[in-house]
Amino acid sequence: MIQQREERHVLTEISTDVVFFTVRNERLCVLLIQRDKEPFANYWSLPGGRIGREETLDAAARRMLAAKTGITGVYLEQLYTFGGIERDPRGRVISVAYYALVAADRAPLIPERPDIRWHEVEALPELAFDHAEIVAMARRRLASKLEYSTIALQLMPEKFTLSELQAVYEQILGEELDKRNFRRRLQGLGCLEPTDELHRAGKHRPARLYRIKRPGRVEIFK
Amino acid sequence: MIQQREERHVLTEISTDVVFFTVRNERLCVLLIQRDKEPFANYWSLPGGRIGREETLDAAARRMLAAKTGITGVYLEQLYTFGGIERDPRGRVISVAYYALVAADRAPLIPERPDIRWHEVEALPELAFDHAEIVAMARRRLASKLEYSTIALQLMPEKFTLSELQAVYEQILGEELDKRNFRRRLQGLGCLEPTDELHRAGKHRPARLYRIKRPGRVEIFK
DNA sequence: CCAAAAGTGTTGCTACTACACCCATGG
DNA sequence: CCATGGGTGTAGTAGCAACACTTTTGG
Repeated sequence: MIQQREERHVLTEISTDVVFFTVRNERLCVLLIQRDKEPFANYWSLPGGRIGREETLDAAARRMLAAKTGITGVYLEQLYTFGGIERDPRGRVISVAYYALVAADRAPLIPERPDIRWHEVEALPELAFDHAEIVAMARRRLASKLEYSTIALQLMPEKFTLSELQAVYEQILGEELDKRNFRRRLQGLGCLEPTDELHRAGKHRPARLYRIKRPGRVEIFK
Repeated sequence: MIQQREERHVLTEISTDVVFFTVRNERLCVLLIQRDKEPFANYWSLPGGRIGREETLDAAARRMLAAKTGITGVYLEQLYTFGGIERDPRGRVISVAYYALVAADRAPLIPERPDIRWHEVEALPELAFDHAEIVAMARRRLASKLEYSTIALQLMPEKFTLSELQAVYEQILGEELDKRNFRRRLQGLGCLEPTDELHRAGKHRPARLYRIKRPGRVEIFK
């Protein structure tokens, strides 16, 4: 059985791959896993694998994340299904791709697993299979969702400053934003709640910390 | 082999289902096929079927349409992949759903096939499997794409009046639009070209016919 | 007192909404 | 000449972009 999966297989297989985003020190990052087997040995790849016989697609995607990182309960959304005939040299594999978001404070490096790492999306290594294409599509989707939803809040820790949030937006959009316009817009959405805490971070005025009013909820507008 | 597919199968199968839209006499319609076998015998269903071993997903979806209607070269886009565990009572079937658009003048009824018919989306019969859910999602996607793309032009014949186009928008959005605002917006997109022909349709002023400047091209804006 | 980031308002422009009348034709 | 749908402009508004200075703190 194992033998058969290493060989070129005859049936069409179905798997899932997940683009797992976080923001680490103000950089958008993706979780990658270094392969230790052919094909693409030593290449980095997305977490993924076969979908179980009695498992929904979402559940499979979550299982991939939990298996590699232990992280659960994240925001997860189906991205696209990739069905290129030659995307896996072992045979036909159709992959239902997802993307997921997790707050930086829940996304530690795992020191004992140097083969599982967060990589800055601006400096990705060469990826296995068609995973570069999958990451590119996930980035576009995420960027376009910023415009009409509160999805970016899923990348924030429990408490954060507006400047930190702005940095996340800028990182995803790849452009700088005007501070006053940004703050007006975000505060106007009614999704943020100021706490009475301040964040002191250096020799300058401390920043107010905000909290998400309805954590876990992504609001769509317009 | 055929026997095996009629029985409850063990492996996960992968198929595609296509929501094929057109507009017939000012109503948004979907192509449905009446099943003649269990499960869901006599229910209406979407055109669909298994994906070939050496066939891309898009190609499979196009093949389904061509097989049932002979129509080719239509606008086609992947919608979502449905993987509910119990969506097919025969066993696990994951379906990559697509939607497609065709102009009314290319979408005739096939009189000798009463089991293949265009149905108004506002008056659908009960559908097999989870096909009602798939149609609902396709409608939402189509409606939201109207706002920021020229996708609706894919439903128009070669030449059409602005009033006909407006009727298509209203049908998809499910609301009435202001004539002057609509015309200003559409003409401002630069995708339409007035012809020098007029359409005479009754005892009133004839309407100018327009043509799509770049047929087959769907422009995204904003 | 200096450096550094936090915080705050106004103005112009653009894009959308709402709205009513004349035009060309067929019968 | 009447009924029918085709065709046109304007005024108000709301939301977005551009833009610079004051505040608070740590060193």
